[in-house]
Amino acid sequence: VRAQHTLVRVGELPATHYTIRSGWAFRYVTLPESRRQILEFLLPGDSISLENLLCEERPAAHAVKALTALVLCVFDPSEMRELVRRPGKQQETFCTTVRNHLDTMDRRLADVGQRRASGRIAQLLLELEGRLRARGLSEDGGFEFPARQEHLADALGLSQVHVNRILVGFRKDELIAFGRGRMKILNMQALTSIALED
Amino acid sequence: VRAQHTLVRVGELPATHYTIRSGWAFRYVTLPESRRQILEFLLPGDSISLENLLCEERPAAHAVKALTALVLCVFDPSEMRELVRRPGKQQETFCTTVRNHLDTMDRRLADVGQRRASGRIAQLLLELEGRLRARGLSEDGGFEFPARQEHLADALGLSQVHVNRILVGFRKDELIAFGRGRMKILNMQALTSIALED
DNA sequence: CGGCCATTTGAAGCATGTCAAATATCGTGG
DNA sequence: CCACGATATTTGACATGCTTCAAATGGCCG
Repeated sequence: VRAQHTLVRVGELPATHYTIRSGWAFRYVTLPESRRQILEFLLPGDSISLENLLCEERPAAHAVKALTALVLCVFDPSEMRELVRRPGKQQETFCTTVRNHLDTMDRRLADVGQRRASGRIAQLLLELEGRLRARGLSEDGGFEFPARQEHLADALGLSQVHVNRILVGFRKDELIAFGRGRMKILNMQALTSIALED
Repeated sequence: VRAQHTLVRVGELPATHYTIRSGWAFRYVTLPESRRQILEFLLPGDSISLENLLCEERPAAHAVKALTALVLCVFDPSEMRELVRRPGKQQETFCTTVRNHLDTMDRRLADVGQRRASGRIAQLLLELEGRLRARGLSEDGGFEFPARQEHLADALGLSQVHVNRILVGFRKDELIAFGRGRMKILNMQALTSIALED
């Protein structure tokens, strides 16, 4: 599918189950005043709407939109649901994935609730780098980065302008380099310590 | 168990599975600088550490502490896990509960990320009232409220002082009444509109 | 080359945080 | 039942991190 395409809408019943083969997407909700919270970035290897495997016929509480052009793997949701209902390796994997997701969401809430802007941004960059590295998509701290600063802002509960100031600050301090759709972490250690302290 | 007792510690392997019969507890994580994020208030009828049913032998990423004295129901986690592994009514219920939890955590993240203080507080009060009412623990908008302002602050990513100012403001506007371990919502409609707009 | 969109920078305002002290409430022992 | 100390709430003054608005710069594509 093409960039900007909406894959899931709020209130919609799920018809298909996807996995991302290439490209980035994001899961989000919109609030009054057209504010938007990005709940999660979806990277190659991630499932879109895992939660639909948990219960059938339940409308989505969030939306999912393609950030870039995507190549997807398509699955039949009722078949998948079957697989996950019965004991076995697939079920184990599924449960572990859901558990990971729960832990991740907890961490995210703690970040947004407790850390200052620089800590949140550092944390998010490190998380993305880690997830991409695990899939062979980051080399030496550098990776494709199709998200705009606006997306980081919406994910972290900050304004785009402020995200920019912090990113420029990181760049001046030679913690990261970015531009032209790429991001590179230059000083992982320093960035980690910012992510932890703030 | 007594108030303030810690039921689950970070990194600990789960030995038991509990449900709350009476009292309040809360799930939280601590960050450097001794900041604390409360992830969730646990009320009568809630399970403590549902996620342990998902996968075995996985250390907790969060802690759980009793806010008041608690009466608990104790279950054998491996038996429960069995129940949840096989298709059936129990599994359905479990999956629905997990799904609810996922949706709730998404909503929480959106609240903390996007709403201002008054909106977050209104939202939390309404959520708690709704959950308590569903269990017959709220009458006419009034209910036992053992949480201190400090707990609200830690749940919402605000300072205790600021939470107090907003609460006092709500009281002046006759939206709520509180004190002596009780809370009462006087003007549900106005509070809802604050919760939505901000 | 020109237009569009994203990034960058500046200036000013405001929501929220921090520090500190006063007041109210609660639990406990005399 | 009262008095006391400890803990929670309330209030004030001030500091600051972040937002908002606005405009300039830069990159990309037709």
